Amino acid sequence: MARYPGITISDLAQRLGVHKSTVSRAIDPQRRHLISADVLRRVDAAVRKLGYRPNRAAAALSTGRSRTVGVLLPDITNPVFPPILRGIEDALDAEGYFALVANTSRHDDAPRVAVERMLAQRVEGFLIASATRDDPWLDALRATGAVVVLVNRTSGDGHLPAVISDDMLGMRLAVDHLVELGHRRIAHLAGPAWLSTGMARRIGFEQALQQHGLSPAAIAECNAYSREAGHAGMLQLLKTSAPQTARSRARQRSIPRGFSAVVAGNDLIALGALQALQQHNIAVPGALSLIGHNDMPFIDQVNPPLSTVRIQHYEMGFRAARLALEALQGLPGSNETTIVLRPQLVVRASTGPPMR
Amino acid sequence: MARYPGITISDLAQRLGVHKSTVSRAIDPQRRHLISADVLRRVDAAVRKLGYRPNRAAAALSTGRSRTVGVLLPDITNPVFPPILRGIEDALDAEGYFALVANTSRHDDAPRVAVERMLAQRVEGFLIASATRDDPWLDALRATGAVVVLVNRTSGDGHLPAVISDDMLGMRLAVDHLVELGHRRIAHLAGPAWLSTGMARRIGFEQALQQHGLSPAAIAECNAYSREAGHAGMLQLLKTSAPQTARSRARQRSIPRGFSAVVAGNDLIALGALQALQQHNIAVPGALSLIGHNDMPFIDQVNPPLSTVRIQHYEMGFRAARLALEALQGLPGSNETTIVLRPQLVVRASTGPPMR
DNA sequence: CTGAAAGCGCTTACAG
DNA sequence: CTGAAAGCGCTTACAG
Repeated sequence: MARYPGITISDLAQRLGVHKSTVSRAIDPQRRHLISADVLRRVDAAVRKLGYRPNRAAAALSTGRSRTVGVLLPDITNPVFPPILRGIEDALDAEGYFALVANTSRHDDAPRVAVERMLAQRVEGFLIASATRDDPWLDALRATGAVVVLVNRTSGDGHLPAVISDDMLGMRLAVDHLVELGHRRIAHLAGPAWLSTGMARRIGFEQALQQHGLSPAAIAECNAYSREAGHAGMLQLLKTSAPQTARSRARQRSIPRGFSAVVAGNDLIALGALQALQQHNIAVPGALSLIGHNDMPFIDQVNPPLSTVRIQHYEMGFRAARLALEALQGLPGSNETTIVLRPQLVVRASTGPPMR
Repeated sequence: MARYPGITISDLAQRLGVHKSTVSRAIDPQRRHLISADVLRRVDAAVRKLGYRPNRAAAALSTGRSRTVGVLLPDITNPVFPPILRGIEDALDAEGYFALVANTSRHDDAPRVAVERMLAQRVEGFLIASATRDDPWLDALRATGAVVVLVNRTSGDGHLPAVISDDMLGMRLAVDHLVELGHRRIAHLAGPAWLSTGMARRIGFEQALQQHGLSPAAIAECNAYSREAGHAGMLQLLKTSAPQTARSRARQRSIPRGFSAVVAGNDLIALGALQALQQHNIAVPGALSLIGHNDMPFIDQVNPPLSTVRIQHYEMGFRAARLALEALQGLPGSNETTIVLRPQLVVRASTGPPMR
């Protein structure tokens, strides 16, 4: 019934007149040394000649190790995730592992369903890029004994191993940059508060301002990391901070009064904000400076090229996968580690000195 | 030794005082109807109570079906692929399948190695988005009896099932648009000739021009679908088509003489071309019109928003996965099908009438 | 260094 | 409708 009927370890054994357990040993790099040079040679030759291909499904059953890891991410179509996934896959690949990936933004239940199916496939661990703060099922998952490592986003309590970017620092870099340019009234387009990044960046934003003796000019929370949400958020920011008289409201079209710069929770939000600003004929950075977060691919070529905070997407994925792999090998401590990566300011053309 | 020790079909059987084969049947939707309502009820209850989770690895061994499919793509970091992969995963997910994905652009041998490993994992089929024209191993793979479906790119001979965009039509749409705007001297930044898309679009470009009684003003072949290659290609185009005298060469900086519009093999190439053009102070579309291909995410927000040809990325992935699934179910004809999807012209701001 | 046996957790003819 | 048995292709103590 096997799809690739192929030849088995028993076929080899029979052909060589040895026992299949001997073949099994000869084939496993770990136990190869137990076998005589002569047998080794003959097995190798036969393997090559017959095109033997080990059946991992069978090995998985007997060892309990599937050499697969489950990866949960909201949506691979969001440009933040491809480089993360690439990092994950490169790390896994080096150890002979495969990723089983699921997009979980389909519906609320998607993560649970995906985990269920992955467990049935007997993945050895989970890499989760879609954590929300206080996800009860995350702890439940951990409780099953599964190895789980969070990427990019942490859960609220933070007692799961994770690899993230230093979001507070990221915001500090953005705010320092704007303050240095002369801005004093700075607004924030925050990411969703139920995501650790949304929360951490918002707090980071406030703290960074505080260090300069400033407080937020305005904050609007976007309900997603998306252009649409960024667009809506920017509109809201413009409305609430608009002066009251019709006359000054007219002026506001080109010169927003409440703030001279805005820090976006991420680049997608910034992109949406940019669209709103263009529709309102508010020049960036002439009338308003805008800075994003993430340095997503090709964001350097939008109009205007976006200043942003670069996070180490690929590294994040790679390190997270390494961490999971280490935990699977029982490396002590790998289950209690959180790795925080340094982001970096990238100044392009969307930030400039405020109008005086 | 099993990682998730979990409970097995035998545990359930013992607990309920029935044979494990009965439990096996009760659990399988396909064979459920063979079982008495009473036993069904008791099995269901026990399953729920004990949190039974079927072991796919075991099922895979006995049925030969792993419920996984291998996906080969050059690099998930190239923005064309996430929507394709998303389509694939959605289709697979609906049938309870997972994708094992490999990025094959690492080195020349990567595809072969990936296929080897996937075969060891006993994937049931392959979805290949990284085909090159005349890939000998593709046929070899097919010869093993594996189900293989090509996505986006075909192999040269074209006797493998595939889901692609109508590349000839895509080029026709682009050329017709430019001609309609008044362009007569149109150049092409071709994709690599060893990729079916590069070849088909180049031919499509030439044929479309021919239908208007025109011939190519210039063609430069890029050695990859990347910004870098597009940048280099554009430079080459500018150089070869530059007039000979120093004086006219100076003019050429703002008004290229050999052509008034260029059709890029894809958006990444167009993006690179745009950078080269900006460096040379050649206004788009003022001095030169530029149109891309693919309508990749966020290309609408570059400077200037790129006119392009939209291909159905997601659909392509989805249909390809469906095709593979159908072939796995032995649906006749699914192995000899090529699905060609219609692209669509998207006019934005990078194309305009030629200078007179 | 090698063999024989048991087992991993399912599925599937074959009987009844 | 249910049971008993064999088997999928490996791995791994246990002997020798």
